[in-house]
Amino acid sequence: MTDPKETINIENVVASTGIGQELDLQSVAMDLEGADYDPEQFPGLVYRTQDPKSAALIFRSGKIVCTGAKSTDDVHESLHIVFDKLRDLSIQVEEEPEIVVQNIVTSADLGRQLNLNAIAIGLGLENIEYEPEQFPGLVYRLDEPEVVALLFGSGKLVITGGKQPEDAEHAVDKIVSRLEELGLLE
Amino acid sequence: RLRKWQERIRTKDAGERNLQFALSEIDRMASALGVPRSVREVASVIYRRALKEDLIRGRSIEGVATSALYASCRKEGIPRSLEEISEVSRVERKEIGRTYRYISQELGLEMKPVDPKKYVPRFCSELELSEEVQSKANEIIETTAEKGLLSGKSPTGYAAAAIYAASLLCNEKKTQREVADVAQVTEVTIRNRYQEQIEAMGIHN
DNA sequence: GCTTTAAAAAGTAACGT
DNA sequence: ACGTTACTTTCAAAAGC
Repeated sequence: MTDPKETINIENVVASTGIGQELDLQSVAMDLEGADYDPEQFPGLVYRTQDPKSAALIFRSGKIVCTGAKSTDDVHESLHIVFDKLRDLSIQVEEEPEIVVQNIVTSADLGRQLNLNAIAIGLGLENIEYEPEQFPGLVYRLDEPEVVALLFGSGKLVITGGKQPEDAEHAVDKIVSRLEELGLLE
Repeated sequence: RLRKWQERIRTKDAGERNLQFALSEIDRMASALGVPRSVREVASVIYRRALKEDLIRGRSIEGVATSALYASCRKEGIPRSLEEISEVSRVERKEIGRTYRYISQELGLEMKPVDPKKYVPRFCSELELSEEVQSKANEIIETTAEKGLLSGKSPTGYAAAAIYAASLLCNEKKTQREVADVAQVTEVTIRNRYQEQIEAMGIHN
């Protein structure tokens, strides 16, 4: 049988950083092609990179949030593209701004169908949220690592809230062993 | 001092008025839904607990009152869907759902997922279907749920499909539209659940 | 609490044809 | 009865209401 850990796939990485300089978003919006800026709707300017594909939110303070990257390397690459674009606009950008990964969204497959009703009882109703009338996934919050897992009847799951790729692996390990000791896997 | 005293009375009165309003709203909605008095009483207890635990801060009184009623119906074994609840509340479905999940977690209500069979008697009686159809629908739900088909599916859609299937098997056919209307789901959902259920039951028809 | 961004999971819903 | 699009849930950061 396939180790569920091998099925883990990073779907989205969110990171924040800052260029250490305040920005006039109105002028950045004018000079930066493809920039979406509507301060009435949201204070951040939206800039999308094509390769790697991502969306950056640029703020007046110079702080930047990048989402949509498929790996931590991609999120760095995307942000460097944004840094260079800003430099092209003669904006001073620190040489190597600190980039902090804030959230990693992962998907995985346990390889077996899950009886979510039994799992809800087994894990303890006070530890989970399962409202199939509102959402098909069972929400399971782990303490270590501190992540949130969404379990589905198909055996597939989503893990979010982690800051390191290893968090997802540890989470999958814990979930698998929890379900195994409850006799709810296979 | 007099000002403080007056303010205390004012807040006490306001709190009293809010509680009275919440309880009258629970009563009004419960009447509209036609649920027994026990359900209103449990809902009132849940609301008072939410009030005591200060869970209403940042939320509307109506939202918490409606969610308390939704939780109460489920606890008493006569669930109403969020769709049905929202029809008698001025709070929208999405808000009722999220408020319910919040108070349920905070108060440790430990709500079990709704058993689709709980919807069978009411839906069948609205459709004027016989006891035989009800039994058959319950059997279909029981059997297919054991085979794992229920995971992640909405209880109303699941019950609706089983009722539709049972009505066919018992020669008391109701159309997907008729069943969909009483269960407040789409025909598409009934079709999808129905196909899975009859396949799992090994029914050819 | 809200606003915006991205992404997966699976179910449900609302369109158009 | 299809197909497409879109909404539900989870997460985090940003600035400001």
